[in-house]
Order: sequence, then C-alpha cells, then structure tokens
Amino acid sequence: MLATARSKLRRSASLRDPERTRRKLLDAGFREVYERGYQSADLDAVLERAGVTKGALYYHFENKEALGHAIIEEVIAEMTRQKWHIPLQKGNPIDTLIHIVQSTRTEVAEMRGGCPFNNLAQEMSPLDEGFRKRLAKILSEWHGAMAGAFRRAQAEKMLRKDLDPDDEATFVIAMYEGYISLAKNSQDPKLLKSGKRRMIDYLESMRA
Amino acid sequence: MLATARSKLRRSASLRDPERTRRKLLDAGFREVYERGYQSADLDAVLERAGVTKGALYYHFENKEALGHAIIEEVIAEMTRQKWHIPLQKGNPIDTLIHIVQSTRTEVAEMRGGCPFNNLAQEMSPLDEGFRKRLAKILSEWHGAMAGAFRRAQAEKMLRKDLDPDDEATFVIAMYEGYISLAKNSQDPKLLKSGKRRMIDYLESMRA
DNA sequence: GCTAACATACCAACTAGTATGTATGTAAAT
DNA sequence: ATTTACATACATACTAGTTGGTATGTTAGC
Repeated sequence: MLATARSKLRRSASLRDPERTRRKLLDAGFREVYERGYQSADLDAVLERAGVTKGALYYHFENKEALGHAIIEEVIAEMTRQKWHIPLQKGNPIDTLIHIVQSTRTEVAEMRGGCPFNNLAQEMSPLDEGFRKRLAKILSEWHGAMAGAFRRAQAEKMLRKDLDPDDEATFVIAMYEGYISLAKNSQDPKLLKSGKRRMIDYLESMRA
Repeated sequence: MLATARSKLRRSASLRDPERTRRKLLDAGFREVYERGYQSADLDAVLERAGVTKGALYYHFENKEALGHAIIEEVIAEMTRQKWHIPLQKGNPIDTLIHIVQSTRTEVAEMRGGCPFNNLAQEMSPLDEGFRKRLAKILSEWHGAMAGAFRRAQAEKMLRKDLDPDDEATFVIAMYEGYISLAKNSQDPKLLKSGKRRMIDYLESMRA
C-alpha cells in the first residue's frame, strides 16, 4: 500500500524522478544565470548546484539555449505571476501595488542581484530573438495584468478616470525597474528608500 | 618646416601615433562591450575593429579588466558628461531635460542597444567591485549635476520649492533608465513614445 | 529484456594572456 | 651630419585554461 502511494505522491528523493531532476536543473540554472548572466553561466557550475551530471542535463534539455529558454518560460515567468499577476487579480490594485513596493527589501544583499527579468532582458534582448521574444512576452503579460487591474479599478471608482491604464501600467513598471536598476549599481539603501517613497506617493495620487 | 609641424599637429594617420592607437582601442572596445557585454567581449574582435594587434592592446592596457575600466572612465563617463552635465550647467534645467527626453530616438535600431552605462552596470555591478565603483561614480556625478541644476533652478524660481532636488534627480534618472530598459526589450516604439510623453508631462509639473 | 534516465570520459573550439621578434623614433656621441 | 644606442610601439606566433557539447557506459524500473 505504501509502495503504490509512492508512485505519485511520496517520491523518494534519492531514487529516479525525472520531473524532480528537471526541476533541480531549472532552479540551479536560474540561480547561475541570475548571478553571472546567461552568456557567462557555466553549465558545469549548474550541474554542481543541481547535484547531477552532464548526462542528466542533455537528457532533459537539447542544449544551453534550450535551458535558457525554459528558465525564462518556467521560472522567471512564474515568479512574475506570483509577485504581480495573482495579487493584482482582486482588491484595489493601488493598495496591491503599494504593498508590493513597500515590501521591496532595501538591504544591500537584496538589492545586489537586481531584477531577474530585467537582468536577462538587458543582456540578451539585442543578441538573440529567441530570448528577447520570450522575455517580451513576460513584460507584455505583466503589463496586461496591471493595465487590466487598472481598468477594473476605474470601473469600480477606485482609480482616476483621466488616467490611461496602458500608459500608467508602463509607467509603474518603468519606474520600478528603473529604481531597482540604480539600486543594484549604487548599493545605497537610501536611493531605494527614496524611490519607494516616491513610487508610493505617485500610486496614492492615482486614487479616484 | 612641414616636418616640424607634424610632430604635434598633423600626425600622419598611417605612421606611429600611440595616443591615436589607444583611442582606437578604447572606441573599438566600447563598441564591442556595448554590443556583447563585457564578459562576452572578444578581445580579438576588438583588435579587428581597431585595426591593430595583440601587441598594441597589451602595450596600452595591462589586461582585459584594465581596458574595461578605461572604457568606463574615459568613454562612458565622457558620453554622460556631454549628454547631461554640460547642457545642465546653464539655462532652465527643466527645459534642458525636456529637450534631452524629446530628442531620444524611438527607432527600433536606436532602442535596441539600450543605455551603455546601464548595460554595463547591470552586468558587472554584482560581479566586480572595480567595475561597480567606477560606474557608481558616473551615476553619482550624473545625479549631482542634475540635483545641482535643480537647486539653482529653485533659487532662480524656475523650480517648485516643495521638491527635494536629490529625490527628484534620482527619480528622473530612474524613470529615464526604466523606460530605456523596457524599450530595449520590447522593441516597441509606442512604449518609448508613451514614456517620453509621461516624462515630459512630469517635468512640466516641476516648474515653479 | 528493453527503454528511460541518468553517469563518466572525452573532445574540439574558443579565448585571455604571453613570449618573442621587429620596426620606428630619438637623443647622445662622434 | 652621421652613426650608435636604446626605449617605444607595435606585430606575430604560441600556450594554457576554459567550456559547450558528444559518445559511450551503466543502472533503475516496468
């Protein structure tokens, strides 16, 4: 009875589990790419992080590029959905956005890494259309989720009617990414704290 | 008589001219780094662009890192001064900033490269303190030039007194870099055009 | 027994850096 | 004025380390 349950639910960690192996490769790949960039990401380092070997990597992914694509589509896109799309689905989007901004960490260790989406976008967009399009899709869906929430908020009289939802969504994202980028370089908590105040002030000014 | 003039003024292009060679290496290095990133920049490609060989490179620069540092300090810092510091030294800084924003190209080919400063800052800041500090100095001076112009504008009653010059300078830079970053990925002129309008609207709202 | 899911060993290409050679400019000595 | 001496300013050829990818072997699970 225990044996049958294992097949779907309690998978032993040390035995064979291709989905779990693939997950570990994606997670390890993401961390490596996040820290060093895609082009400088070392596949041997990815394997060490994941605790597997070359055979496992090239069984699950055709090559380095395919791993990079999967990291975008499955890891980064999912992080974006968790952080932005889902909270924006209900409630007052202004409150939601203020909460997201407010909870942005200003410790040096946190600022240091920057935004996973923007890091990859800046590095790869001019170099590879496969990467650029996949990242542009994330941006488009991010923008769509926010603009949609703005339209709903206007209908529910939570957001000023004179604001264009699309322009505002683009503006909020640009502002946010801009501050995160500057903070990543300056390593100065004061910069990001100033940014958080300014962004929250602006979000407040959007209320109906 | 012509022979003596050559020594300082009319240096023949094909003969020896170490300053000119160094310049060509810096320019070629900048273009290579701008297109591919520092870590992926190929020194052989730099040499081909510059039209010189390894000997020339390693005579003028100790190693790849030293070339990278020089590119930041001499090329990118100078570009920033030309584009921002000098125009901000006199006149109404709001007019100056609006003009800079207005003249930002929205063609795909122009958006594609992104901001040279931000490109390098995003790639290298978490990886190398030598790069990060040199880039942070550019950001600090950029910010200082703008905040200084804002303070002057407040004294001359061109800028609202309720605005904090430091916070405003950081905000303008973050906004600008944010939009440039998004445009680089999206490749959509509409995004940047929307950003230009929003930035100009905001700058107008800063007037006393 | 067969295939999926890996592990191991190896290779070929790329690339930063070096070692060495050489031509040029220049200043002092003759 | 010419030669000598020497440092400068490169060019050429090579090396060593890295790294993405492959070929082959091995084990688990049905």
